[in-house]
Amino acid sequence: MSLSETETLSIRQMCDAYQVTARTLRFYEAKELLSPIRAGSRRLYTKQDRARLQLILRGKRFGFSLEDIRQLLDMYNRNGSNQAQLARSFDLGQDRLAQMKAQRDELSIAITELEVELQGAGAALASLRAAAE
Amino acid sequence: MSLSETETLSIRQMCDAYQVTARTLRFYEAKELLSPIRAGSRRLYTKQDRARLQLILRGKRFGFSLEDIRQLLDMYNRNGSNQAQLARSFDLGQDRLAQMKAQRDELSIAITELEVELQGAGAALASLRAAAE
DNA sequence: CGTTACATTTACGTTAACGTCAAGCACTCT
DNA sequence: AGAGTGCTTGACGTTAACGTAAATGTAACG
Repeated sequence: MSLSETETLSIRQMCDAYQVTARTLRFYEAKELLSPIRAGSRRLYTKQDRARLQLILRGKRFGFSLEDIRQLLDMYNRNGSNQAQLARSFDLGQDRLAQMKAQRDELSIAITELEVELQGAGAALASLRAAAE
Repeated sequence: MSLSETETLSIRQMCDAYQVTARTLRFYEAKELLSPIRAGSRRLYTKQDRARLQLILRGKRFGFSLEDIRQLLDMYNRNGSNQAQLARSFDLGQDRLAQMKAQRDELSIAITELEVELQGAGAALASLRAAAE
């Protein structure tokens, strides 16, 4: 049961489809990350809105702030964005990528250190327990 | 000009040495992450305090919350000579380690995805620039 | 002794990304 | 008509990790 090209979703359907709350969707709209159409007063999310939301959620997984994401969306949306804007977004991505790599490397080091630490603690525990017999 | 074993630092010296504000150091103390000795009312940071601060800052770089760090510090400080305490710290460390590995893996995935994305954007930029001649 | 330069505690302010009511339309079913 | 459900817009609450300001203390300098 996949979503058709033309089908539009209610806010609740969006919540179910993307595991976000209605508050979140309205919040993103207030922040101008989304702009669903209206049927009377109700929001209707088109295919484009769904694509944007997916990009937003992916951006969040990358650790971008919503403000960063708003700017990055211009990168995906290369319609109507001038070259300077696009270049800036590209740089933003490069910076973030470098940060992520650095963080990953530090994390790897920390993992190793913690493993060593735990090895020691584990051995200490084992000998304590052995002595307790 | 390195710091000797016995030398103790004022709060201002700590700020300069570790690039943190005095507010931060007092905040960490309030959160029981640090406990400098006093000379009258003034704080004096010993070598141990400096070691703890380094661990705190490293933890932060890894993206841990101060509360997480407080618990991790107890593990590095395996002074809790009683077995139950030690075992609890050990388990805590194991959990943390698992979290860190999961985080590292997610980060690796995100890095790859972002790299792909940037490759596309970079190519788009290049062709825009080529067309601009 | 006064001033300058830091130090202290206390307490309210800030930002991000939502959560959590509250009050009120608009339908639909009965 | 009444009840129920879902949606709407406010608007205040929350958490983390400090920032910032006010009022006060204290040590050294000249």
